[in-house]
Amino acid sequence: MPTQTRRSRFPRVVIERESESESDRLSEDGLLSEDEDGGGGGGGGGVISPLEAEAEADAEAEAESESGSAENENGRLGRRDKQGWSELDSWKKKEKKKKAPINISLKKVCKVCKGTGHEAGFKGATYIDCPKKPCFLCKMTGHTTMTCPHRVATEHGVVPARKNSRNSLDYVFERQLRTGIPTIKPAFVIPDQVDCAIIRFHSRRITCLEFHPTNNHVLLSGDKKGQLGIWDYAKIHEKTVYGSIHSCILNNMKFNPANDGTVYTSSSDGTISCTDLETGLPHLLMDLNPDGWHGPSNWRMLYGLDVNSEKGLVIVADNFGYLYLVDMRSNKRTCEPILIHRKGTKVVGLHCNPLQPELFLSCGNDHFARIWDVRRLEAGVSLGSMAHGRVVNSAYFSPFTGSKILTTSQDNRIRIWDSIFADLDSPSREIVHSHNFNRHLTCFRAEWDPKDFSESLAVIGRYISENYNGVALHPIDFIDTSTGQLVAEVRETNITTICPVNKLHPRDDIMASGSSRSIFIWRPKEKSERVQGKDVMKFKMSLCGKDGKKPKKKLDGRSDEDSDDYNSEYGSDLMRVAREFYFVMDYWNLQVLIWL
DNA sequence: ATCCAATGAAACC
DNA sequence: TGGTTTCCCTTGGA
Repeated sequence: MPTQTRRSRFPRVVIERESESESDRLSEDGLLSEDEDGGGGGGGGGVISPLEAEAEADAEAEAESESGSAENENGRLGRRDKQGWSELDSWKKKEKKKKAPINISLKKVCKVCKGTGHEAGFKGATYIDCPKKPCFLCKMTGHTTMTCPHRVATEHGVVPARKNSRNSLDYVFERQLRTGIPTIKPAFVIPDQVDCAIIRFHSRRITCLEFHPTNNHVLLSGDKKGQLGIWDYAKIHEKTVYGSIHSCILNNMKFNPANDGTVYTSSSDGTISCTDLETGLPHLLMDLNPDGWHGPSNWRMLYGLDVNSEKGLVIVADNFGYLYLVDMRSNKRTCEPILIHRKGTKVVGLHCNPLQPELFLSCGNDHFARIWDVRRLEAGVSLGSMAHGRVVNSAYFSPFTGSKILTTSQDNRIRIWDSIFADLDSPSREIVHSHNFNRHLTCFRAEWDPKDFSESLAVIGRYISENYNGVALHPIDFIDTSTGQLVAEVRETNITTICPVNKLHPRDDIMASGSSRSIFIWRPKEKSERVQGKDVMKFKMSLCGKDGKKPKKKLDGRSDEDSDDYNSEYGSDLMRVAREFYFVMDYWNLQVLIWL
């Protein structure tokens, strides 16, 4: 069996190619073999336009004369009819074959360090590190990811506290506040199987996800374009995208605790909006750039956002280190902006303490996470300061007691402070985990499981890939933060892209993942409503007809009448996949649903 | 197949 | 402090 590369699967779901013409699609990659091509017909035969062909031919000719083996191309290119094209094609193929050996004779050059004698990159589905660079996982020198001590089979490294950071206050706290918390951890329920998904729901990558606080099946998603998606994943095809709320990246969102029909969003366009989910109409709370664009040094963007329901405050922070408080009722700022991180640096995350909402956490690009009291805000005077090796992507209080802190930093470490009252100088634990920064990905954020009373389970996507039976996949990791152990790595053969955004449902055993422009809903295997059998992973897809036409290829075990039903029901194409696995393509909306 | 661009932090001067 | 360059397992589209 040939090795699977990371891209060998999804591109065959041609639906995604929005601007492509049918002829391009059909001719690509042998998707249709000769015997299936009966209905193609007419002018659809040509793939490249004469103009392109000419340019290509010229380029070829040039290459030819350089390599000194040119032979009367004029005769071949003089004609512009079909036969000419096919001749040209076969001629090109021959040339390709001829040229191939030249490349093989080239010296091995590492694309990472440009050195010779070794090569970095994918060998099949396994990535080979450049030995001259620090380990891609733990950032230490002297070894590569392959031999990193933090990557022992399915476990990640954990660095225990450098010293015992617990003091007497800590124990008092344990006695008084944590009495109701079970000491024995429940068995974690891991949502590990894809239940349904929307492929290419958004037009840009997903930046954040949020479950509706009362409606169990509704998921909100924000993207890099500033759009807000609403999806009822129980009624799979009930979905909306609101496009006119923000003009660029929607960084964070939070439901209005006083009215769960509205949601607050912060964006890099410098505004906070309160959007009605029914109408999609945004209400502008704050605009930091009322005078428009005056260069990047003046343009203010809003990142961190949270809501203090007790005080009726929306707290947001910008890319210059400032915090803003907005009253939810009057929609007015309650005070002047306060500098809470190093001036000129981005504050990416804010989180209010679940028990004492006047306390909140901030984190940002100055490599710090800090605790603040909203009643006593003063620039530079925080209640606690937690240093990190790199930018801090997120900092969250634990969901029930709010006494633990979980942070994700770009130094590839997750840090846990077991008590906010203890010494914050060093974390209780550091867990080495691959969640590297990459400008093209949404930043990874480790998040608590909101249902875990023991406050130990956290979820975070993994950057680095692993070779799973010849396919490079990036699992979503479930980590027991009390031990640093990897509890589960969740993956699906057909999701070959990184899943930086993951949200666990506040009540159900469900996880939502945002990967690139798509959203996936996971459930535990035994609870999954639509899936039975183990071989779903090995499903095979086959292309069907479009625009109401009968499928070109007969569908497995399904009659043509059935497929017509599907076509009329969804007004769309159908892709039949083995067992109960279907792709439904919607050419009108250029969106696809998968359900199991 | 192969190339390109989008675009963010940090190192370097 | 500020402009410039580099980066290191991306993704999707041309």
